[in-house]
Formats: sequence, C-alpha cells, structure tokens
Amino acid sequence: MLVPSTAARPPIAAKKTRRGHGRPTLHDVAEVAGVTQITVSRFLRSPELLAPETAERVRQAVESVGYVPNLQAGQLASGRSRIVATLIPNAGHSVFAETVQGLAEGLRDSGYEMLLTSTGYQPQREERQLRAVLGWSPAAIVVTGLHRTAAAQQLLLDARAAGTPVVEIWDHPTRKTQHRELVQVGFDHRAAGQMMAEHLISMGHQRVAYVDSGVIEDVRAHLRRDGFIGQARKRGVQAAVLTAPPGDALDGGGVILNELLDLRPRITAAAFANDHLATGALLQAQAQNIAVPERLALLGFGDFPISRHLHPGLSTVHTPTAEIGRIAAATVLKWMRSPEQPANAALDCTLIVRGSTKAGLDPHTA
Amino acid sequence: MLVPSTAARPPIAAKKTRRGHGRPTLHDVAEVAGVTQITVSRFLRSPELLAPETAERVRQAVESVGYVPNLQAGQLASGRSRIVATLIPNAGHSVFAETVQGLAEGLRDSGYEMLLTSTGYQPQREERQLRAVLGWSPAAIVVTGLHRTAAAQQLLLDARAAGTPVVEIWDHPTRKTQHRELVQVGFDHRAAGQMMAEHLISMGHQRVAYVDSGVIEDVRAHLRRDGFIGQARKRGVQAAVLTAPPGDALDGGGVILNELLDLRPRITAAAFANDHLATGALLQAQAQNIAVPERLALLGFGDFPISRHLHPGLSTVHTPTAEIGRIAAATVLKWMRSPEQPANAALDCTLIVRGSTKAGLDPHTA
DNA sequence: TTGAAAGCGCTAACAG
DNA sequence: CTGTTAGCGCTTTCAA
Repeated sequence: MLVPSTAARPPIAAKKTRRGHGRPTLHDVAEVAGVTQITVSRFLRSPELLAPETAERVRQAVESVGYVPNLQAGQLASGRSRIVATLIPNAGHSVFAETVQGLAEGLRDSGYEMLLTSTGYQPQREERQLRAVLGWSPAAIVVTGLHRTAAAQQLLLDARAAGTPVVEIWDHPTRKTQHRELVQVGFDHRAAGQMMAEHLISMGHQRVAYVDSGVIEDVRAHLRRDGFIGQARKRGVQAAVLTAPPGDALDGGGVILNELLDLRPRITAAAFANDHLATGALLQAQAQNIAVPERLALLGFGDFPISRHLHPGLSTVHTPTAEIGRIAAATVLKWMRSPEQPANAALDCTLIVRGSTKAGLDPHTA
Repeated sequence: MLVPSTAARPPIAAKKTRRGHGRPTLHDVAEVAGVTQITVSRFLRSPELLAPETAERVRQAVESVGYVPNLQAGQLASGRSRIVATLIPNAGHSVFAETVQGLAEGLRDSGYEMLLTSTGYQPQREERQLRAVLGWSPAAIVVTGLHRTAAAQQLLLDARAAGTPVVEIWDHPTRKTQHRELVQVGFDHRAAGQMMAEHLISMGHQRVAYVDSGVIEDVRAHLRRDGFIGQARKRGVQAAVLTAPPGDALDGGGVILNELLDLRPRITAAAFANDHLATGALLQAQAQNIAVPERLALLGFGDFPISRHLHPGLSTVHTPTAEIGRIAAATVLKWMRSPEQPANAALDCTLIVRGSTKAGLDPHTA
C-alpha cells in the first residue's frame, strides 16, 4: 500500500461488511474502555505497561464484553505460533499414550497447545501429516523416532533451519552425533536389547530366543532385537528369532509360547518385544503348567503395570514412558525461549528382575 | 529477515521490514507462475476452475518454490478454522487413549487437525483449557462427559450458538433430552451399573458390593455405582460400597479384596469400577487361594485386553472405547459439512460373562 | 503511557 | 477464467 492513507479511518464507516465470525474484537473492547486497540492488546500481554487506572478500565471492558483473543490473528501478525505439533505412531498404545499424557502435562498452562496426529507407524502418512502440520507454523515439532522418509527428514531440517525446535522422542542415537540439528529425548533401544540378552546369559542360559514385534514397522522393537542378537552372538550364545503374529499381543504371546517350547534344540529362555507378548506367554504357560522360569524363563520389555502382579512376576525392562513426554515438553519450552539448542536426553532403561527369570524369587515382588 | 524484494515487488517499497517468517507466500508462487495470488489460491482450493494450462504452470510453481500454505492466514481470512479441539481427562488412561486414537483415525486425511488437552479430571482446569482453546476458533469441540463448571458449560453453549459443533463423548444422558444443543456419543453409565448389578443378582447373589473408583473426580464411575446400588435396592439385594485407594489400580484391587472378604455380613460377589481394580483383586485372590467365583465372584468394567486371559477369565462389561472416538470424529465431520445437528449416538455396552462370575465355565474364554 | 499507521498471508466479493 | 479491492484481528514500529 503505497498510497498514504488518509488521516483517520473513514468516519462514516458505511457498510461494515463484517466477514468475521462476530466475536468481540480488540476494537470492541477498546471502545468500551475508551481507549484504542493497541492499549487493550498491551494490557493483555504486558499489563504493567499501562497506567493502573487505564489497566483497570480495560480489565473491566475485557470482562464485560467476554473477550476471547483470536489466536490466529495474533499469530499471523506476530509470526509466532503457540502450537507444538506432535506425531506419534499410535495414541492408543499404552507406551505412547503415557508419553502423550506426559507431554500434555508438561505443556499445560504454558500457553502452548498440542496438535496431535497418529501416523499408524506409516512413514508415508507421517510425511503427509508433517506437511499438513507445517502449515500451522508450529512453534515446535515433536516426532517419534529417528527414521522417516527422506522427504520428511528434509522438511524437519528445513523447519529447524528456519528456527523451529524439533525433538525426536523415544529413540536415541547410538553414536554421539554432535552435529545433529535435532534433539533426541529417549533411550538406546539397541543397548536395551543387549541388556536383555546379557541378563539371560548372566542367569546361565545358553540357548535363548527373541520374540520380535508383529508390527513390522516398529523400528525400535527391531533395534532391540538386533541388540539382543548381537550381544548373544558376542557371548557365544545361540539366539533364535521368532516373530509374533499380528493382532492381539496377549494372544500372540500365548501362541508363541508353544513355538518356543517346540524349538529344537531346546531353548531355556526367551525375551519379548514387549510385556504384552511376554504376559500372554506367561499366562499360557500357567494354563499349560509349564514351569516358569525352570522350563522356560521369560523376559518382557516395558514394565507394564500388570507385569509385577503376575505369578511369577514378569522380569522386564522399565522404560521412562511418561518421562519422555515430560522431558520433551520441557525441552521444547526451554528451546523456544532461548535459541540455543538444548542437550539430548539419554534416559535410562532399567532391568527389573522378577520371578519369571529367577527361580526362588518371591513371586510377588522383585 | 531482510529478504530482498524481487523484481515485481513495489520498486520504491523502501525498507520493507518483512515481519513474516520468510516462507514463500502465495505472492511468491504467483510471481513464478506469472499470475496473481488469487489464481494460486484458487488452484490450491479448486484447481478445476483454472484453465488447464494455467493450472499446470501454477502447479509447477508451487512445487518449485516448495510452497506450504499459511493456515493461520487462510483461516483468519475465511473465518473458518480446521481445528478440532479435544478435551479428555487423561490421555494416558487406556480407555481414553483408545478414544483419542479413534478420533485421530477418524480425522485423518480429512484436513482437520486435533488440538488435544488433558484436563486431569479437574473441572477448573477444563474450564481454563476450554477458554484457551476457544481462541483458536475451533471448527468443532469434543469434550468428555456431561458435567463441568457452569462457566465452561456456558462457553460451550455460546460456541454452539455461534455455529460450532460440540460433541460430548463417553457419556449419554439418561432421559431423552431432545432440546439439547450438544450431541452425545457414548453410553449410559447408570444403565451399565444396573446391568452389572442385575448380572450378579441373576447369578443368585444376595449380598454384593461395588468397589468405586479411587479417582473421586471420575463422575462416570460414580454414575455406574449409583446405577448398581439402585438396581440392587430395587431387587431387594444388599449392596455395600467400598472405595478403592488412590494410586495403582492393580494394587488397589488387591488391597480391596481383603476388605471385601472381611465384610460382615459376608458378601458373595463384587463389582468394580474398572477391570484394573478387578484384575488386582483377582490376582490377589489367586495368590491367597481364594476360590473365584465360589467364595467371591468378581465383575469388572471395561473389558481390558488382559481380562479374558486371566484364570478364571474376568467377567466384565465391554465398552466401545475406540468406537466412541471414531464416531465422534464422523459426527463432527458430518456436522461441519452440513449445519443440521446429527443424532446422538447411544452406544452399547455388552456384558461379557467369563469364569469369574460363573463357576464351571471354561476359564479361558467366555 | 498511549496512539497512528502499516501489514502479517490469505480469502471473499465483485468485476471484467 | 482471471484480476482488483478490501479486509480478517491482531502486533509491530515509530511517534507523540
């Protein structure tokens, strides 16, 4: 607009076409308070800049009018959004659900809102959703894992280059990759797999198996599998690999139990991609009077609530599900406030040894 | 960001301060394609309105520039947003997690995004979050339950009056309230409680108990309790009420079991606010060699995956968790497209009878 | 401490 | 079929 505008807004005001959705605007509040828009805007953001008396008048006007700020407008004008875009594989899976809840708690009352999408473990879909969500100019992006389509990765790097914090949750790079522009909050799944193998081996098992997730896109479960196998091999222990059938994991674990028992040469211990599978196997073992851990030791992953209540208690690896969400939230909040990139958070997985891998343990607890 | 103006930009233009965050705009694409903004805008929304040849040029320009639409701007201009605001008590609770996942699936590729907040079962917080989320001018609002602060209710009614679809999930009004402006997608918790009582009574129990949720804000659990008690009373059956301790529900169920066994006069059956509590009790009974259902029948609620795998299988009420989400999504999508209010969806809860309330049943399955 | 002017990037309405 | 004009409601910059 190069034409110098005339002094005041057309006083005649003529035919206000009023396209908006009729909610009171800053202007409306301003009129009531006898000030201008900008004063109301200031009041909303930094009340201390106003004369106390003005502030009070504005406060009353805001209230009497029932003003709700139009965030779209504000963010368009300021170029800043207050949206944290979050992409996870499945909001219904307990581990991710807890992470989402952790994120929601971490973001609560921060003035930021979470835009959530579920990728269903499908990289193509993730890419599409990422593209869609970028249209919101999110203030930060939280994605799951380290693996995605090349295009999606590029989108994230572009966003990062444009100053948007990007946090990858649930995984953690094995090597120290200090040149990475994205921050990771998670744990090393390969190392977790190694830990699982090492535990079984340390209990004296020489023939073991790993039961992989039936969700073929679950990259992290496969990383654990690889860690498990690698460690077993390193220690000269034979490790068979089975894959759980798709569908209900408890069912799958039950089915797998018999495959494990049928393996030749016989194995004496099995690790599972998650506690649901392991629980299914444990319950099935109970039903068939298979002695656990004597005939077959069982080791889960995830430390789901039920695991310590089983008989024997299910040995497992405790993962910081909710903590990942909370730390991710704290990380993006910090990052949005100061431009320097926060540190990665390498969280701990801890082995929980219960009766299912250790005979003679009180079946109830540790 | 002092992006140098390109050729066609107002040549004088002097010190364009360029406040935006530097992403390519419609204008940029238009320049490349040799058309004006509006043509690009049209292409993006209704390509069929353009001459095929123009469309193709614009398409290429969009691609070459890597254009990502600024949704804030578009929605400010059009007055329509594409956000579905969703408020749930706790995204980490399996039942709500499944509902969220159902919603995410239902909204997927619809062009709408889910803004999710977790209220922690706290009405005050819900009200605050509702207020915050209204600033986004959501295209639709999904809230949990029928009970909230008066102010929150008013906000919803105002939004509704302004044309925003509002769906209440997880509950369903008992009486036909055809005058309501909001749509419900859920089930009648009181009736579910009645069904639970009726089942126990029909199995011959004359002294029963209901174990209420330890989450005092869980209104729906209390509704089931009331339904349970009412039905028992109606049938002349004594019903004791216990409340689970807060904290881990599996633990709580275990603790409660002994309280149930200690009740005088003795009871012969107990219903629980959810399957976690019931499972805790069942496992504890196993550990103590208490015969289920002979000494004490146990009835859960929710039909969590573990329940049918227990020994004996846990009788329970199956609830349509994911379906609530999917139907809620379908409902808001439909509603946003046509202004007429869709019908309420009264979903079914179904009683699942397994071994924990019925002696002699195969413990594995129904 | 308050205000005026300008514009964020897009779409609606109306021309042509 | 394409363009012009005028905002959407807010924040920024600069001035008073």
